[in-house]
Amino acid sequence: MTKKPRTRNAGTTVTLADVAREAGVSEITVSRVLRSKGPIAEKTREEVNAAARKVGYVLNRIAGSLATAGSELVGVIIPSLTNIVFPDVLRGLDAALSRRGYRTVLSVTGYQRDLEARLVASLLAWRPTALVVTGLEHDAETMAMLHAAGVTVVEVMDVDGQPVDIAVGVSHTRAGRETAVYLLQRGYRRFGYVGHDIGLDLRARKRHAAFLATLAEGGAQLLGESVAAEASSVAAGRAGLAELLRRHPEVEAVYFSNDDMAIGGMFHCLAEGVAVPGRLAIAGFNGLDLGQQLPQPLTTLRTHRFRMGQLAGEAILARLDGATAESIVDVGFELLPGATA
Amino acid sequence: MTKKPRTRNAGTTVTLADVAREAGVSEITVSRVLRSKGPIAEKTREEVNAAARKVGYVLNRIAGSLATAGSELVGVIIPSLTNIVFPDVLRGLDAALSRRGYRTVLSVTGYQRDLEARLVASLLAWRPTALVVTGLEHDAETMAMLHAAGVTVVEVMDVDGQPVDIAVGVSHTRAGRETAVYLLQRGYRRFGYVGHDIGLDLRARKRHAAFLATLAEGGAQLLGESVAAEASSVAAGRAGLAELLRRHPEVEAVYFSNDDMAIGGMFHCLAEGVAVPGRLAIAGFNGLDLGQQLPQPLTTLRTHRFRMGQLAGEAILARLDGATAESIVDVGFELLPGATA
DNA sequence: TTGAAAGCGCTAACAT
DNA sequence: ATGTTAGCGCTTTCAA
Repeated sequence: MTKKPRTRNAGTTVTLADVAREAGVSEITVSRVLRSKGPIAEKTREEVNAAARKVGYVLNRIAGSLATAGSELVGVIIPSLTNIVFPDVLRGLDAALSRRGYRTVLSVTGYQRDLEARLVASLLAWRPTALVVTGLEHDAETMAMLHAAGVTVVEVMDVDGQPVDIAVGVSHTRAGRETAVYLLQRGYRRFGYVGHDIGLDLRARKRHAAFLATLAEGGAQLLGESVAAEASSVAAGRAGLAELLRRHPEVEAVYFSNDDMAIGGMFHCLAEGVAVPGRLAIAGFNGLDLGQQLPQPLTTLRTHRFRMGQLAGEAILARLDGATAESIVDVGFELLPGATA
Repeated sequence: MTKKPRTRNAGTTVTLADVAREAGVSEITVSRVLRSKGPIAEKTREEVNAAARKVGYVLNRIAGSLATAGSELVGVIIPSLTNIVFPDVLRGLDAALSRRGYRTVLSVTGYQRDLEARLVASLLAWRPTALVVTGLEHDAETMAMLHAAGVTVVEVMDVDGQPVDIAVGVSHTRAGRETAVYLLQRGYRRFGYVGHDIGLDLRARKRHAAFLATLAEGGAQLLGESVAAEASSVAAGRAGLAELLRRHPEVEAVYFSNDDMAIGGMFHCLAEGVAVPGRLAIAGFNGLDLGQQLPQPLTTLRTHRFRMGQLAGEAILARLDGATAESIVDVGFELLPGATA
C-alpha cells in the first residue's frame, strides 16, 4: 500500500480530472468542452461528453466561480411573497435569466427596512453577477454597499427617483395622479381612501400623495381615510371600507392602495348590498386578473410585473454582453376602465 | 519598478489577507473570527472586526464553499409562481433557512416535467446543502440524480407516495376523499367537476381521482366535468363553471380543482344570479384567504403552505445538526365549512 | 489561542 | 486544437 498524499478529497467526488483521465485528454480540454468555449474538435467533444456521462460528472460552479471571480447567480431582494406582484416580477426575472443558465438567489425582507443592508451583504458574498432590489429608497449603509458592489444593480418597481444603476418599473406618482384625474373626469367629488401600512410600502405612499395632490388641484375633497397598520390584503380592504363608510357615509368614490384592498372593498359592497358604482365608486391599482374577473371588472391601472422582471433580467444580460443599458426603464401602465367607477 | 508576479487578482478585491495584514494576525485567525469558529481571544476578535470594517471586507462564500466542499445554498424547484401556493411555501422555506444564513436558489419549471432533470443538474452544480423539489413524481433521470446527489432532498406538497428522502406535504388523496364525504353528508348527489390541466398538476389529479372514487362508493353520480387545458386561474374557473352548467344544468354541487378555480365559479354565480348554495353548491381546495373573504366564505380545505415550507427548511437544518429527520411529514389540512356548500 | 502549509476544483494566461 | 502552469480566496489539517 502506497502512502496516500495528504489530500482532502476522499476520492468520492467526481472531478474534471476524472473525466479527463477517462477521455484521455487534459482537464482544461474537458473544461472547454463542458463550457462550449474555445475551439474543440468534434471528435474530442463527443469523447469528453461520453466520458463525463460515464463517470457521472456533475458541474461544480462553486469552483468555476472562484476561478472566474464571479458567479452565474443574481441576488434578489423583495419585501414580500404574500402580495402576488413580487412573485410576478420574480417570474419574469427567472424567465429571462434562466435561459442563459443564471439562477436567482432569493431574500425576503418582510418590509423590514433595517434588514436590507444585511441581506445585501449576505447576497454579495455569493459574488453575484447582479443584484436586484426593490424600490429606490434604501438606508445609507445599503446605498454605500450597492454603489461599491461593482456589480449591476437593478432597482425594480419604481422609477420615481435616481437609481443607483438601473431602474425598471413604473411611476407611482403618475399612477396616483392619473387615477385621480380619471375619477374627477367621471364627475366624482367626495373621495375616500382605504390603504395599508404606508410607512412600509413606499410606493403606495407615492400613489397616495399624488392622488391627494391631484384631488386638491381639481377642487375635490378627501373626506376621510382608513389606513390599516398592516400589509395589504383582501381582508384589510374589506374591513377598511366598512370602517370608512361608517365614519364617512357621504363618500362617493374610494381609492384603494392596491387591487387586493379594492377587491376586499368590492366584497364588502357585495355582502352589504352597496351598489357599485351607483352608490359608491371603487378604484384600485395593479390590474390583477382577479379584479377583472369580478362580476363587475375593477376600475384600476394595470402594471406589467412579469415584464418588469423580464426587462430587469434582460438588462443584466445586456450588461454582460457589454451593452450600455438604459438607466431608467419605465414599463408604464394602462388604465382599465372596468365597471366600478 | 519591480516585476509583478503573474497574478489574476488585479489588487481590487479585498480579501482575508488584507484584513489579516491590517489586524496584524494571520488569515486563518481572521477566518475564525468571521465565522465565530474556534477559540479566539476577545481582543483579537475586536481588532479583526475593526480591521474588516476598515478595509471594507465582503465575505466570499464562493471561496469558502469550495474549501468546505458545500455551500450554504438550498436549491428549490417549483412548477409555478403564478399560483400563490408556491410563493407561500417559498416564504416558509426562506423564513426557516434565512435565520441560519442559508439562501434559496430558485428554479421554476412551468409544469414542464422534462425540464426538471436539467434544473436539478443545474442546481446541484452549486453544491447546495439540500434540494427542495415539488411532488413525489419525477422522471427516471431526475430520480437517479436525486438519489445520487448526496444531499438532503425534500419533496414538498404531497405525501402520497414514497419519498426519495424526506416528504413534507399533505395527502391529496385524503383531501379529495374528505371533500366528497363532506358533500355527500350534506345531501348532495348530482355532482360536477371543474378543473384545470390535470396532465400537468398531478396533485389535482390525485384529488380528482379520490373524489370520484368516493362519490361512486357513496352512490352519487358525477354528471359531468369541465377541464381546461391550462393552468388554474379565476378566469378558467369562471369559464369552466359556465360551460359545465350549460351542458349539465341539473348539477347540484361542483368540486373545483382548487380555490382559484372555485372563486372563479363563485364569480360566475354572482354575475349570473345563481344562488349558492341554494341552487348550486361549490367546494374548492387550499383555503386561500381570498375565498374566506368572499361575501359567502368558500367551502374548502385549508392547507398550510407556509408551514410546509417552514417544516421543509427545519428538516434541512435538523439534518445539518446531525438529527435523523422523519421521512414523511404530513402537515394535514382542515375542512373550512364556509357557506357555499 | 494562533499559525504554516496544503489543498478544494476549476479556469485564465500563456504556450505549443 | 490542445496542454502546462499558476492561481482564484478560502478552510482543513497539523503543529506550536
